Amino acid sequence: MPTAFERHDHSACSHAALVRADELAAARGLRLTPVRRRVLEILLERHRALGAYEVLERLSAEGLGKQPPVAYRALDFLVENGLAHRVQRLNAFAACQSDHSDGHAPAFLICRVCQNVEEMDAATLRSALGSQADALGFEVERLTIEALGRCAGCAAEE
Amino acid sequence: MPTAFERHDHSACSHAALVRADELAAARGLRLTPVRRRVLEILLERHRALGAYEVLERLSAEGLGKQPPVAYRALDFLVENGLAHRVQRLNAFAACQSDHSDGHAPAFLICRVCQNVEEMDAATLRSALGSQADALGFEVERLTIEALGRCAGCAAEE
DNA sequence: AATGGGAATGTTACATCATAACATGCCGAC
DNA sequence: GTCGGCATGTTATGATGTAACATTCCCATT
Repeated sequence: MPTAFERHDHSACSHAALVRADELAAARGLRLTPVRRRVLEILLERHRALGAYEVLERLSAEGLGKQPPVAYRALDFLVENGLAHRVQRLNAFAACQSDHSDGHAPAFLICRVCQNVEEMDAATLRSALGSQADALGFEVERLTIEALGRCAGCAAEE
Repeated sequence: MPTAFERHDHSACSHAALVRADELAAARGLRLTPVRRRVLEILLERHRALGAYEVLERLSAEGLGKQPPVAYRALDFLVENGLAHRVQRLNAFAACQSDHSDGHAPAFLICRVCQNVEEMDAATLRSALGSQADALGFEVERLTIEALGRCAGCAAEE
């Protein structure tokens, strides 16, 4: 799979993610309603993270809802079900682009130039941090790992 | 040094951090003005992270400023100079409690019960993530690692 | 087909977090 | 003593996020 930073056939990413979403919904009996599905599609259009209000603008333009809770509820649904992630550093949301079947614990690479966000597997990091925390008696429930920097393409251009 | 989660003589933490701050200011010619120093003291009172507006309330009560920019400016100053950290997950700020002399890259352990925040060394994690990112051509500039969970003390009580 | 219950959505109103922009004051270098 | 740079004061607004309650939709049961 190409990274978010490379030129690639993005419709393939997007399509694959939607298929996974439909499968997940079927498997777990989730209701992937029109608003929720549309929000996922919007997030999938690019590898950028979108703010809730950016998503809302899009929804609003399409007559799917005008108030913040509409966007936040759909986004929360997607995040809870692993179909999207919240990027803390940006107060924004990105579609999940990994093809995990189980729960996964990604680290995010955020390019400060092109703003694309890449998901990287962080299983190793997670377990390393977990044991370090263990030693202090701390039980990790949720882990956020976000790197801000510059991707190869943007570095080449500068 | 005790962790943030243990009972300890906190005045020692606080005092040590202030001494380090004064030394740093002297060494780098920084201006640790009354507002800035007071904000640092306020953050140092506990191991909790404080929101900018919580800090502002305190400042305001002491006649040191009533408007948000006062708090944000002081906090930004402290963060830029490594005397405090921003905790993304909480939109809040915590005094730096490590005795680093150089720049350091901490990971944060945030107890969702008592809300204390502990700084853990993340040099190893950072370099592991760095090489994983390198392989993708990504150059990491800033890294955020935050674990939300439960500390030993709070786990024992529940 | 009626109906009742749970989930999703619509809507209002507000809470919380953050910054732009410009005015004023402080202080040391010259 | 005045000029320049930094810190602070102040106004106003922008950006992000949520509580609370009304309404609608859908489907399982009757």
